Amino acid sequence: MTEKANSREMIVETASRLFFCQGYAGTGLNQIIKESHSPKGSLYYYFPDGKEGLALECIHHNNQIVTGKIRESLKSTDNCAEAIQLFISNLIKDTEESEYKGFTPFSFWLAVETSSISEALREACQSVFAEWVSLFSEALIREGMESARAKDIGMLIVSMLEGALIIALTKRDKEPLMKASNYLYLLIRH
Amino acid sequence: MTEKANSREMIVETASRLFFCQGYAGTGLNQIIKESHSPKGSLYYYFPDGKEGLALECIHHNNQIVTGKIRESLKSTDNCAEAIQLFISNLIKDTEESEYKGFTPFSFWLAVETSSISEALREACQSVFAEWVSLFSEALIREGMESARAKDIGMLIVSMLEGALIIALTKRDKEPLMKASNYLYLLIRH
DNA sequence: GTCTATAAGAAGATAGAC
DNA sequence: GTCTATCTTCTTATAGAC
Repeated sequence: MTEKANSREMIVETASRLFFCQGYAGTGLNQIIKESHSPKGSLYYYFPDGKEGLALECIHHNNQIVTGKIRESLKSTDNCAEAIQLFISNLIKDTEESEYKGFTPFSFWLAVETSSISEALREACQSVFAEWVSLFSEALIREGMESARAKDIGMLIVSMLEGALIIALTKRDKEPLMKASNYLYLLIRH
Repeated sequence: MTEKANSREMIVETASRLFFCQGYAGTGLNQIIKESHSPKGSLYYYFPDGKEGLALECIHHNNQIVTGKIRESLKSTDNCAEAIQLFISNLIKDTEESEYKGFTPFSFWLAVETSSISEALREACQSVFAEWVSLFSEALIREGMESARAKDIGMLIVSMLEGALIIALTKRDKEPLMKASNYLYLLIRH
């Protein structure tokens, strides 16, 4: 796993970092092959569909990371409100460690950007949001919340965090995420 | 006003639409001059700093529109909760009319994108968010809400709407904005 | 002030050697 | 499978005619 698929894996990891920091249009293939120390031939060998195919894989790769983090937080305690606070506190840690450069996996403004470029990318991003909402909603249902309300709150959690993250990255300040954490805690407990 | 500054005005309006739909990196100056029917010479005559200077003006221009809409909603009634519902219902109307293409002036994911490109653009975007938060907070304070809580809720309103808009544009569905509207109404009333 | 032609470089993509 | 050289197109920006 560390030796075999080195080239392909390096390309996906480097491309993911760059796409989620600089955006799809703002990231060139030349920069990806340069920073991943891979030749352009390899990129087109592994991703015959070029930039769009690579971006699809990066969106999927990023989603694996985020859903992993959400599941981990939800598993750590029976109390959903506390689990979500834990998730946000890890999100804040990631954001600070990236020095507010945008490579917090949950930061997904790329979804709107790519929606204006490619229908395939738009659909992939749509599924990602839907999965995040589901993970939160289902945890709330397991905790006994009524189904329709749980779905609403799942959507609110993702909306609130996505928006707070955008402002936090722009301000380079965790404050919007802290406030979102407090509000969501009260919303879920009541 | 309709004849004199035709060229400059057309450039700013066209560029704003394209920047906020396709992003900063995703919009070329060639596309702007083509769609605004202005020659490239005029663009560099009015904006000697090129793309960055033009984008700064577009951010400012867009902010004038958004703050105008926020103020208008807040003036229409003494009840803040109702005013915000009205603002969101207009936001939904704008979003639907743009066919979810992203040119809803409040959609501001460009803030994160440009933050990784230019410090000047990042600071401009930061001020825009701060002004939106202030407008809501100050209205809540005028209505009698305690100052610290009003500031928190102002930030929550902008975070929630920004995030809900991102998901709505990706899904091409107003549902996230509707849910945000309902919950913000309850949040502000209580 | 308005407009065109063009420079200089980077973009995505491809062909073909090894 | 890996790598390089190259094609076409598009980018930002400038020079200079009118």
